[in-house]
Amino acid sequence: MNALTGGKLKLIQAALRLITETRSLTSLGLRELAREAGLNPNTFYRHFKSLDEFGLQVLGYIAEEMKAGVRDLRQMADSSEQASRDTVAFVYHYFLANPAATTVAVRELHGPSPILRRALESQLEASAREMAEDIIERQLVSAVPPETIHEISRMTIRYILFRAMDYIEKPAQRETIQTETEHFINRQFRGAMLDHLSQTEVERLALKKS
Amino acid sequence: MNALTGGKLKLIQAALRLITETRSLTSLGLRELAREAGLNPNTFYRHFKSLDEFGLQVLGYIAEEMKAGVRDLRQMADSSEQASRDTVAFVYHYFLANPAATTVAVRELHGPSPILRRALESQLEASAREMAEDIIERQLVSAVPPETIHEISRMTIRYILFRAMDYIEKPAQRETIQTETEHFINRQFRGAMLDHLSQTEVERLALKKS
DNA sequence: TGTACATCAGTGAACGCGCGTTCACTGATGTAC
DNA sequence: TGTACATCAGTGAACGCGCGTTCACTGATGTAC
Repeated sequence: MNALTGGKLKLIQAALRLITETRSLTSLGLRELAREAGLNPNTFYRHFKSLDEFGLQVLGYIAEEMKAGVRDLRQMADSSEQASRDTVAFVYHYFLANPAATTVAVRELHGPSPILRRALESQLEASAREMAEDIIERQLVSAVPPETIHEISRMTIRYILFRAMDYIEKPAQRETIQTETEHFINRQFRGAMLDHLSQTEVERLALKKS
Repeated sequence: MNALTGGKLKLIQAALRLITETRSLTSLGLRELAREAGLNPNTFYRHFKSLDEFGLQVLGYIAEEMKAGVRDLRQMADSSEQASRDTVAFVYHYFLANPAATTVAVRELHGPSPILRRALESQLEASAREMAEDIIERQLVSAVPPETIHEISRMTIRYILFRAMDYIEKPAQRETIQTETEHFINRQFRGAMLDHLSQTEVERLALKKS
């Protein structure tokens, strides 16, 4: 699947290794990468024209990794009924298994390089679209219009990505993060079901049933 | 209010100037700062022991700026009835007026320096607590338990901070961002009002009223 | 099947440059008596 | 009010170091005929 030859792959993997420990993609140096990869600094130029191009390739590499993850997720989701709970658990486990990729994504999404930012944004957008279409197809929240489902999906993807950082770094909080994420998603969709009601109408409903 | 003397202030302001244009706090160099501030590189050591300490001081400077903003916000909110809409507009305008501070906050919250990360986290936590207590005091959503209000406030603060970056950078999207933020907040609270209901009960409500 | 040539990953030495840091010094402001 | 001393922001020169980049070279693999 990854048609990457020796040295190139070595450099990309070196980057992922270095990033996990308090670094960001943009801050990595050419010599540093070569050192970590066990190669001559020069070899870098055999594979990449510049550090910017390198960054994009790393992102591409991560994107492929993530796509595989999403594919697995789809398979699993089909065989399950209580979609949201299981999906959340699965996604966080996936991020936990790919800490470097997760860190890169979070850091560079608002990082200093506009090129990397754009690239990541469009990838998140794609994931959100996939999520939304999946929800629509399976009619999980039929009372909410498609455009709103897309909007909520976008929010959710971002929310999960950022929480994933804490999930990785703070094992003690993992359960809490999972629960809060479920709350987040449920409340968004439930709230959206009531979009057409006025504030007072909603309050009446809430009180009547409590 | 800011008891900062000449050179020190100059260096901090130089940092804010440099950061806005595709840089992050952690990536700034000592000589670069001195150059931008119009000072000898050496002068840096008269005010800061290290670049790490400098970063913390910049954060402190920003924190003071933000506190003043929150104070203004409180004053305004008291004189207004339709809290959420006006508050959102005000907050984004505030971020727009302080782009450098906003950028620093967003970049370093998930950035490479653990020290800065902790500092920012606890400041966001404080803001969220303030927001939650304000909502509770003014009984804006009395049907939702306090702990849930705190949880939603934390989510909202983070959501707004990240969207603020887009708000600053993409003028064409400002209206959309404001609207989506209002949706976000309303849906969270409305959804939370239905926390105690089952999925089927909620669906029944939504259909009945549509 | 053998020969000639091109391509390509990788090497090692050398370059100029900007970096963080140290040193000894200046000149202004504050403080003690 | 004047004098002596301490404190403090700021300067300029110099250091060693790691950086990105360039050059000429090697040796293995692929390709043409």
